[in-house]
Amino acid sequence: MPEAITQSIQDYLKHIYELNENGGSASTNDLAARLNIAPASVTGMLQKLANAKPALVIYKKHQGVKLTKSGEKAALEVIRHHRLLETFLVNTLGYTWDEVHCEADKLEHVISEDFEARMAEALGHPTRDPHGEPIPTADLTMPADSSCPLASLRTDETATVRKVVDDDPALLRHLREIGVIPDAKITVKNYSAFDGNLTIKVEGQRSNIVLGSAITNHVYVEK
Amino acid sequence: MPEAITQSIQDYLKHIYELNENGGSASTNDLAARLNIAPASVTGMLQKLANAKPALVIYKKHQGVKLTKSGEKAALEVIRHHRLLETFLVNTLGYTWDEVHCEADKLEHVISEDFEARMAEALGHPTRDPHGEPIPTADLTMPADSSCPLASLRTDETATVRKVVDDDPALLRHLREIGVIPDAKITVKNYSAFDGNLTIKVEGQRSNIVLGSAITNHVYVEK
DNA sequence: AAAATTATTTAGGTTTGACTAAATTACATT
DNA sequence: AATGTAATTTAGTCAAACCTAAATAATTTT
Repeated sequence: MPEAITQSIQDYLKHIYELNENGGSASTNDLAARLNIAPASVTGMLQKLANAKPALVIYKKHQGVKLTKSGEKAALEVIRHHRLLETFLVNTLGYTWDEVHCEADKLEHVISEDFEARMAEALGHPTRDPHGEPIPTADLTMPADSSCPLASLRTDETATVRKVVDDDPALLRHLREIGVIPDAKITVKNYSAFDGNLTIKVEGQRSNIVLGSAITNHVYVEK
Repeated sequence: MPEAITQSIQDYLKHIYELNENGGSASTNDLAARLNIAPASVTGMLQKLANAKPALVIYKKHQGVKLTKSGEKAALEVIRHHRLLETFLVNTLGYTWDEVHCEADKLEHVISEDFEARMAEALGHPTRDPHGEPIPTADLTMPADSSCPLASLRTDETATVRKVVDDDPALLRHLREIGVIPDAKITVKNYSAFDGNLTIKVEGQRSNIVLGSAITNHVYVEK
């Protein structure tokens, strides 16, 4: 029988998925940092996941891990839960986009498939969460997302904000204040080669804004 | 520092509270049965809860347990979560009253105080859950409930259904079908001393209904 | 290529909350 | 009062998922 996918395992799989997205395989250390767990503990868990009845990851010593098909499905399930929950909390209980992350992180492991389906229905089957992240479909496919970091734009380029990839509530509140939220239209007024700062104009906002790369690397746009 | 109140502990406290309600102290065996845990395991946990920094229960060998003030507060917190969640699931996601129990049992341990407050607000601070059970107030007081078992009524008595104390989905669906739900007005048409059956008329329903004591002991009414 | 640094793994240990089997206590009956 | 039964507790295990410290492997620097 397939072994139980515990809450911890769900967390591992979710983070492995995200690390796999940008680049190749997830390293023990990266995972440990993200999960706030000692590297040694991660090694132990990865060995377990690799030896599970339907293997959830492919793991070779010192070379990091990648998800198997089974592992990816399980990861997408958790991510779908998380993103639907964030959307639900904002739409139904008046949360703001900077407040939803922690709550969704706990609920994602606990809700039933029925709950998931009812949320999706009630929300009209949304395709993006409040941060603009794509929501995996009910059959566990991750929608394509062709956005690129705002940091990669140059003077005079115009784009639409797609998503903000950061959970820091303070940053999210700040971005909301200056109007940098999904679907906002922006134009790059200036690029500074020295510090990577971008000066942008957000459609509908009065003044220009200067953003450092710490921010522009976490805001994704589509030209 | 006060010790962490884990999910298991929350479950113990909740069930001790419920066993304390009808009568005195909860026995090891009753608890074991309710929690689906071996009696020996319950003994171990009770010793732990009794020795916790702020003791959560008062426990004497072979004499069952009762909650301390701290334990009761913790129990009411969980019960408030549970009942608000049931109400929320019915009102917001279209669950029926027979479908909410399992989901609420998982969510109750996981939601934040913020989530609790937002639910209460969104629902207009309800005082009873979909089964008619009173919802502990935000300051953790259990509202008085003077209802008595339907089984205690006799011929010609009239009453209003207050609550149904049973989680069996099949029974709940049946009761809903015959109109025995909170606030329904009923009249006892006949009482059979032999089997304890009650024949009742539900206001607004066509025909009389005969209910055995397995049911009438779980339906509470107010005269 | 050797040495130094960093990343990863091994080994052994802890905590939580369950379990079973055996022992004990309490209760009920004769 | 003695015995049998039921309830409870003790004692010893187990699994999951974490930890620290020490060992090893990989990578980078000199």
